[in-house]
Amino acid sequence: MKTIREILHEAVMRAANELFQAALAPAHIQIQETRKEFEGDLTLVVFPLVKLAGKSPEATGQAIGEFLVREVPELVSFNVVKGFLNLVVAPGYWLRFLSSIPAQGHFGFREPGSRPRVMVEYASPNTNKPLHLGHLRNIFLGYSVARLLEANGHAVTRVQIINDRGIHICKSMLAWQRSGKNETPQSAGEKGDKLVGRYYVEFDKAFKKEVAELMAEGKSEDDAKTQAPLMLEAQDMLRRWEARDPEVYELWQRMNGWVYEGFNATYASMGVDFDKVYYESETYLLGRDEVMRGLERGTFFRKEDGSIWVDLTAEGLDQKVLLRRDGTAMYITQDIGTAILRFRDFPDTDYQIYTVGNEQEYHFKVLFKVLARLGWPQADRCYHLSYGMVELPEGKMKSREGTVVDADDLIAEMVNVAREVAEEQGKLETLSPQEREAVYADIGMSALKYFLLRVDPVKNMLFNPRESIDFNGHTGPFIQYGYVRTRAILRKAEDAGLIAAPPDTSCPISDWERSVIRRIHDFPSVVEEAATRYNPSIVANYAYDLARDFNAFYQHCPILREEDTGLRNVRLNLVARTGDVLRDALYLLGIRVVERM
RNA sequence: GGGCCCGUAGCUCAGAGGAUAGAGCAACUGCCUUCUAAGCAGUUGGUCGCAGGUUCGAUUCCUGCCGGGCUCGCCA
Repeated sequence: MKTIREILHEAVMRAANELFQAALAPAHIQIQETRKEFEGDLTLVVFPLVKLAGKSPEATGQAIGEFLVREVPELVSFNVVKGFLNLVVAPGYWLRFLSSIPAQGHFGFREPGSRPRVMVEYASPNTNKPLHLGHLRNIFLGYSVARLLEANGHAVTRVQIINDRGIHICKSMLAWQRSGKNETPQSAGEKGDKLVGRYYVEFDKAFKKEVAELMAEGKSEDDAKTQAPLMLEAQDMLRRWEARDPEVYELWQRMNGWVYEGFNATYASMGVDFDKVYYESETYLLGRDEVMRGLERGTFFRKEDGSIWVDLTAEGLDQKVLLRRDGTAMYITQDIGTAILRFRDFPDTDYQIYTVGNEQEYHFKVLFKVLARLGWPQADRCYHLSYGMVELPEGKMKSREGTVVDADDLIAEMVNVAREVAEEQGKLETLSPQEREAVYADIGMSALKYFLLRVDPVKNMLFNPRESIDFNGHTGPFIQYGYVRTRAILRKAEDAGLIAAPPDTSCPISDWERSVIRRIHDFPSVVEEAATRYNPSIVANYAYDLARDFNAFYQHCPILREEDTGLRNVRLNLVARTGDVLRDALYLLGIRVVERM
């Protein structure tokens, strides 16, 4: 079924042709929603057409309005206010549209796999730090974008990259060796990622103490940091790791294993997953080989000290190191290797999307240019999906100052609030304790996900612990509540034997029904826009608008109690389709709906 | 200093060339013996950072300032 906008667009072209003998460019035709203080559904802005028409805005609007109402059966009337032509769409059109939505499947989603494969990377954790609030924004964003791309017809590969090698990992290992007394997550009763993270912090404390002592002996800060015995030991451990020293390597595997168990538990509670996990320990050598190949071909150059560089000054960037003077790999080296490994693993990938914070924008500019210099045609189909930081009322999160908001703690807190609110209301008594817990978890997660996804990704955002766990107003639970209402009504309708037949398209409807149907009508274009702009906040805000329109309708229009069978039938259809769209919109945000709350 | 991004109501955020700039929170009013009140209806609250420019029309585009963030490490 054609959308009303498509129908109008076409008709306005014809109108201009017949009335003014003018051919319109798409930019001439501006159709927007009618503001609620005027009568109408859609409004044509006539100013761009005034010159072509050679008439005043009012006369132009009048002429086009008469033409449209005469020629377009979907329109019933029009009015012109200043340069705005307000058009009233026939209720029958909205009802035909409503009945055209299939009860099965996903309205507004494209055929799966009808578009090329896209790889989406999100969650690039280090194994020495537990996941925190910043990771939550990253992961929810990437996961939602992956679902949006699927809904828009793409095949999607979800990947995670784990930074499991480097000096920082050695620090945790070293601290554990020195004071861990063979402690394990089991013996300590602690999640593995938390345990390893604790030793990382411990190293940092001991290291700072050493630095302070050395400085007290008169050394400069820089000297103290490079000469501190703990640092030298950590560096030695990294060298032994690279040489595959069995003792070091085994400990590394063991401790990383603990971390992965911890991460996986967090991912499970977040309701996210991955198709493939990449480890930097498996890609840094490939990256190093690739840099050496570039050196041989003269793409890169070597400085006197032995380090290898790329000169990007011609592209407005700087000279960048790609390999240290001692030949070891750095961050960008392993990123080069990871990218190439992915090109090889998934040769059918059209686009590769890196979900990484905006503090790494420069890094990715460099990375993509280096890949291009190396001759990889996929380089210009790599995209850095950059997002802003999550700030706290006190400012930036700083692990050293203990202001990091831990992901597990936050999730637990959101679920607790959900439990408290629900128990206070006592609406879930018919459910078993297990079912109730599942509802609390889904509601708590919906609050958290919605909070982080409703903001435009490019913007920094504020996380205020007090206000952010509100479950009223513009929140995930509000939208869940709208969905739950649709489910409750449909359950009761079924119990009462009121099976909805297709709506009678001649049934008169009020503004309450009309605004909900109009909103549903917008859903496909919202999905497409959100997918092409990699922006879940568009869907998040849409879902809120739909839930709000539905609540207003719900409050003002009886459904099961409506005695007119035809109207009740229309309303039941409307309830069912609203529920479907709310469910699908939340799905695109990675949010699971609940049936009761 | 160079580069990128952000400045909209007391707070958190929508709006991306069009009409009198919108929500939520906070504050204040009403509405549950009636399909779930995590809701609905309403009141209060704005120099869209500042100054120019383009345009019939600018919060939206351009330029310059001001304020904030990030970045320009042989850290990751």
